[in-house]
Amino acid sequence: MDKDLLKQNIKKNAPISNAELEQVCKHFYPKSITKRAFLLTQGDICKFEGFVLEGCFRIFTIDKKGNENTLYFAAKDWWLMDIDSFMNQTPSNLNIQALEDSKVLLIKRSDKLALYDAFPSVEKLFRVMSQKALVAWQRRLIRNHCLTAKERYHYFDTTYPDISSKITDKQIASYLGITHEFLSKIKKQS
Amino acid sequence: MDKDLLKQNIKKNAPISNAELEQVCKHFYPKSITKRAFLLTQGDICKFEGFVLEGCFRIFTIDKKGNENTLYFAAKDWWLMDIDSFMNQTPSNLNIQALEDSKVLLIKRSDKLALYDAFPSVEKLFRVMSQKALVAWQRRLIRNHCLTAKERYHYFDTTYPDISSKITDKQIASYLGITHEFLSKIKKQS
DNA sequence: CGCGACGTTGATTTGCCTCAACGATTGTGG
DNA sequence: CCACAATCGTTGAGGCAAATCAACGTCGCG
Repeated sequence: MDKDLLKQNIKKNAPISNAELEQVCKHFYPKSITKRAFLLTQGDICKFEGFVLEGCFRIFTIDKKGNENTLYFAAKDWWLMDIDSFMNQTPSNLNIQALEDSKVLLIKRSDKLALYDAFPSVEKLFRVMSQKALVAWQRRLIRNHCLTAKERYHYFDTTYPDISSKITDKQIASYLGITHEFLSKIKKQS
Repeated sequence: MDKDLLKQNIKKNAPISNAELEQVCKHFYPKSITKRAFLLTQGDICKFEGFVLEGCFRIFTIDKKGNENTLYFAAKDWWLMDIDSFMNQTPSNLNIQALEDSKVLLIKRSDKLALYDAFPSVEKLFRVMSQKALVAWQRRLIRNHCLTAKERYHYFDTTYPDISSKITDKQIASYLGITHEFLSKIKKQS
C-alpha cells in the first residue's frame, strides 16, 4: 500500500493508535511531479505540507542579488513545506523543486489544522517533529559558524551520501553557502 | 503575582483554560541568578526549561579552537533551554549565562513531560512555540547567507534594540559570527 | 590604585568571491 | 538519432571581506 512509508514515519515520531493513524493518513493524497517541476514557487502562499515517497526535492530562495540559497533537501522519507508561509499565510520566499521525477503525499492546510483539533496525538506528533527539526537547525548554525567551507562540505557529503550523490555540485554549493567555483577547488585539494 | 508574565506569554501562543493554565504554571519555580553566573554549562545534561522574568541571558558554545559562538540571547519574556540536550539527555554543548542579575521561572524536565501527557493544550502550546522558533531559525540562516556582516549587524541592532543595548560588542560579534575587531570597524564606518 | 576585560586601530594574511575562458555533460528540437 | 544549445564543472587571475596578530587607550571593579 502507498502510505506505508508515511505510517512508519509517523509511528517513529510519536505513539498513535492504528485507528487514529488511519484517520490521519486518509487526508494525504498522492502527487507525482516531474524533474525540474515546482511544488511551490516564490510568491505563492503555502497551503500544504508534503511527505516524500520517492525522488528528491530542493527548497531554496533567490535573493535580491540573484543568488540561489538552498535551505535544505528533502529525499524519500522527509517532510517538506514552507513553514513560514504555511503558518502565517504570507507569500512564500521559497521554491520547492523536484530534482528528479518524484512522488509525494500532500495534506491540505485546512485538513491539517482540523487534525490538530481532532487528535491530541497529532499535536504531539508535530510537536516532536518540530523540536527535532529545531535541534537540527541549531546544530547547522553552529557548524556554519565554527567550520570552514571545506569541513562543512565533508560533513554534508559523509552525513547525507544518498542526497549528495543525487544532486549537482552547484546545488551543494548553494546549500553550503559558497560558490560552485570554490566548491570545485575544495574538492580538488582532496 | 510572580507568574503573570508567564501566563500572558502562554496565552499568547495557544488557547488554554484558566484551570489548565494554573495546573501548568504551578510547576514553575522561581530562581534568581547573579550576573555572570551560569544556569547550564557545557557538559551538563539539561533537565529544565526556563522562562525569563527579568534580566538577560546568553546561550553560547565554545568550539575546539576556543571561539565563542552565541546561539541566541534571552531577555524578559523569552524561553531558554538547550533543547538538544533536553530532548536527547546527552551532555550539552551549550552554556547559559546571565549577563546581569536575573530572575527565571524553571520547570523540571520530568514535570514538563508529565504535562504533555496530562494536557493536550500543552502539546499544542509547545508545538506552536517550536514551529515559531523554526521559522525564526530558517530566517536567520537565510540572513546569514544573503547578508554581509554589516547588514546583519544593523538588522540585529534595529530588531532587538532592547537586547543590543544591554550586551557588549564582543557578545554581539559572537552572535553574528564575526570577530569583535571587525565589528568595531563596521560600527566606525557608520 | 592596579588589574583584567573591553573597545579601537593598523598591518598583514587568508578564505572565499568575481569574472572569464573552456571542456564535459546533459537536454532538446529537427 | 544527431546537432546544437544550455547547463555544469574546472581552472586561473585578481580582488575583497573578514580573520589574525599586535599594540594601546579605556573603563569597571576589587
